[in-house]
Amino acid sequence: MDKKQRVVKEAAERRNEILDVAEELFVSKGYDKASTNDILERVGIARGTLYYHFSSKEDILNAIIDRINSSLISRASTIAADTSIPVIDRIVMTIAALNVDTDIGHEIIDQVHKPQNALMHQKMQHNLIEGIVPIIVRIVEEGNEQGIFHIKYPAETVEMLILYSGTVFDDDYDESEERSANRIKAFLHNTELLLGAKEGSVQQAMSKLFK
Amino acid sequence: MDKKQRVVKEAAERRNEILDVAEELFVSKGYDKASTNDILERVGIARGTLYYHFSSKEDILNAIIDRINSSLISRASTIAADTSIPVIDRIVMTIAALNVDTDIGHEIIDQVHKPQNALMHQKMQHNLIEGIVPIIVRIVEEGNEQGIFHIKYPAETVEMLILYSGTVFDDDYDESEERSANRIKAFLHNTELLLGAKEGSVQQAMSKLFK
DNA sequence: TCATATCAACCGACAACCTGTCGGTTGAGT
DNA sequence: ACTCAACCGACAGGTTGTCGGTTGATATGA
Repeated sequence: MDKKQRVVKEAAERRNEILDVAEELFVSKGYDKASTNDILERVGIARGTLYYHFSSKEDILNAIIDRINSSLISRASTIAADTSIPVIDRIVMTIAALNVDTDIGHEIIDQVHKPQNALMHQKMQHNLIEGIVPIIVRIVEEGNEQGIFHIKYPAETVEMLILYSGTVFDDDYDESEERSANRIKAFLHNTELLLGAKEGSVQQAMSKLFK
Repeated sequence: MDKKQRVVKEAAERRNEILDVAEELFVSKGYDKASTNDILERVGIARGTLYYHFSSKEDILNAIIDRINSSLISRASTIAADTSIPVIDRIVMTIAALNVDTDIGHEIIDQVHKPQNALMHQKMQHNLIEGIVPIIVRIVEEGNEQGIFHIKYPAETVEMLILYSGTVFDDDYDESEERSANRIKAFLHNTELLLGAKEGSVQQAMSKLFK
């Protein structure tokens, strides 16, 4: 009785509906385990409709990643552009924006780091690094000019930091509270070393922001 | 005429046959695209036989990764244990053993870094880091005692280095020759910073080994 | 030495999924 | 009354994992 009620919507709206549901499912069950049938059922559309809007399951995954990443990058850009914030603080804030819980999507990122969705994780990371590194490099070079950093290979170094920051803020499985805190301390310390910043300067910015 | 010749082998032998073929296929076609039927056909066994030896396709993947990783770790351990080699050289050699072409398996590692086999890549990396970090940490602490390193958070720092070394030696897609060389220079420079080693000392060890 | 029992290794049909295709339908806007 | 974007669902062809049954090397024992 409650079946086959055909509902027509604008393409953009339907696309987003599908992405919302798919994101939920990919994240909770993993990309492989979540079937297109699951998606169809939850959205309440037929097989043909799904493939009218997307060319393949992987196409859906890519669209989801684009969506999340452009949201992250746009947030990061906003922070990075605010030259009223001191350089060190700005870097900390920008990196934090990528990793720490935020209004939307923090659950997503948490979940994505699980072993199941390796493909999603890798694609996000690659895509994200490409977008974020240039933004942070610009801040770092600003710091170089101001004489508070002394860094020889900005792009490579930033890449290294971003890459590791992803690992640091994964409070994945096991891992004691103490161990996790240690990783953060080590990360901040090493960031100072790599940027050639004054000892304690990054730690200070960090604790100023999260007290 | 050349069909259904039933051949019986010892379990261990059959297992390895399957792993050899599966490794070949997973690497060349990617884990998802390579079907169990492909494996059956090439090994020349029936479906039931495959599932007699392995409980699932993913089980096969895990077995392959174990095989590769324990080979890598054993090679690394051998180098790490040779205290006649100076500390810096030993670290460079150990890390090189994980990344640079070696007798067996260099093609595998190259291929594994492709977008297709994300699962395999992630599993290998996680598994490998867990095994290799303690080995290198021990060398680093030796360096600390000898006063040639000054490092506060050995485990975390080594983890960071290993993680990035994987990226550096991926001569993945595009990427100019010059850019790639730059990444290596940056990596060596940053390694010195993080370990608190004398400037140029790591570079020197590197060029000594690969001249 | 020859029958017989056992069991590790093997077989292949089959169930229950999966993704992507395609010809056809619907109805809102012109 | 026409057009076409959005939608439908049956279907082809592929996938993984299961299961009852077979085979033959080796052990047993008469």
